Amino acid sequence: MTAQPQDVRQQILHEATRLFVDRGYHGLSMREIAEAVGVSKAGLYYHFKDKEDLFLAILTNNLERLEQTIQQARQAAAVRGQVELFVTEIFQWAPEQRAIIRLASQEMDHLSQHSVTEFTRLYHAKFISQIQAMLAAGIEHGELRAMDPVVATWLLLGMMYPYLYSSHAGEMNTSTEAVQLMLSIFFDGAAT
Amino acid sequence: MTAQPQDVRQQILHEATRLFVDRGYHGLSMREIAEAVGVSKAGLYYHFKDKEDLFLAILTNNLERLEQTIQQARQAAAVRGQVELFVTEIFQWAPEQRAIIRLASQEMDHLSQHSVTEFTRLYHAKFISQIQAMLAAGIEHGELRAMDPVVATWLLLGMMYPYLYSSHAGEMNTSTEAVQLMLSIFFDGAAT
DNA sequence: CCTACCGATCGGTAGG
DNA sequence: CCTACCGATCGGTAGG
Repeated sequence: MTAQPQDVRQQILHEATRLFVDRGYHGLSMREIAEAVGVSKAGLYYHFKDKEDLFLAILTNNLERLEQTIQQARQAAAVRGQVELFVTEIFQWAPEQRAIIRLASQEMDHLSQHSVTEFTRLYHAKFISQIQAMLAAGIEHGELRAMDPVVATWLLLGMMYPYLYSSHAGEMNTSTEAVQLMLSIFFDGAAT
Repeated sequence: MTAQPQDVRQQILHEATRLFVDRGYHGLSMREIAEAVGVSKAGLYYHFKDKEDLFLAILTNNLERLEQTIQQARQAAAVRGQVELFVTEIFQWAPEQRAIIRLASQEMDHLSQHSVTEFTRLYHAKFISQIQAMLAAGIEHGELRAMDPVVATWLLLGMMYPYLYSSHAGEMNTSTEAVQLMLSIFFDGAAT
């Protein structure tokens, strides 16, 4: 049985995701990706124009999954239910999938000017502005206090950040308790 | 007037800090640091054993400043005042100084096993466990609800994370309003 | 601290 | 002409 082209491309994306998450953009060579997949380095360049193209394909794949997750979450009635659905779903992703969310913002500066501009635009349209809209609607409906939805979005996403390191996956629990504490602090606060 | 050795070492630390923050550990070469400082590449190796030694010197410098900031903040009476002092002070640091806090956790995996173990130990002793103790005391005194202080610490630090990117410094305000919203969400919640 | 280099490895590409 | 690669090597640069 011969391996089909799509299998190889998917296999490259799968292995490279894991490796980029662990080592960062510049910490990983095309050579190492090729060895991990079991193809030649030239084989990678058949499927992807260059290293940046491969990296962006990983980010874009993740961004589309992220968008779908937000769309599903927004079907909940109240904003608290929407955020809870969103966070719960993200925390159920495999650690290396979750970590791509961090990787995107973390390694953005290491790409070419054009890629940064283009991806940042997509990233805001499909992800950041969706969260902002969720929170803004909550403010408008009186479910949340009057506040800057842009700042509130960064604070909410920031709370998820420590859980977006796959190397921390062992020492931190992303169990229901951690998610619930995050939600109860964001909505109700830590004070008595 | 000849440049003194200590000036050069300080100049290297200053320039390298800015460059590491912008480009990450593997995104920056010793050659580039040397050019930015105006010394030869070999000159860097006079002051620092290797690239990792230079990088760790930057992190360690920052860690000591961070410890002092926490010590000062803990002089406030209530835990809310302590956290407010701490966050306010950090947000007054120069963007590239603030960003080292992120750099430490972000690039930790790219160092040698021994360095990671040693620095992680220091990082927890001087920083993470201090914040944990602050929050644990707040829980014990009834100022904060009963909760896991370890998770609470990561959530608090996470809220600061989006403001630890020096490249975001332009698009985000670290003004009093942002700090106040962060504190009011952490202590009182975003809900009405 | 410099000039002059090294073994190896980098991202990327040639012809077949 | 196509696809899915390979072995070998390019010009430059990495840390030391």
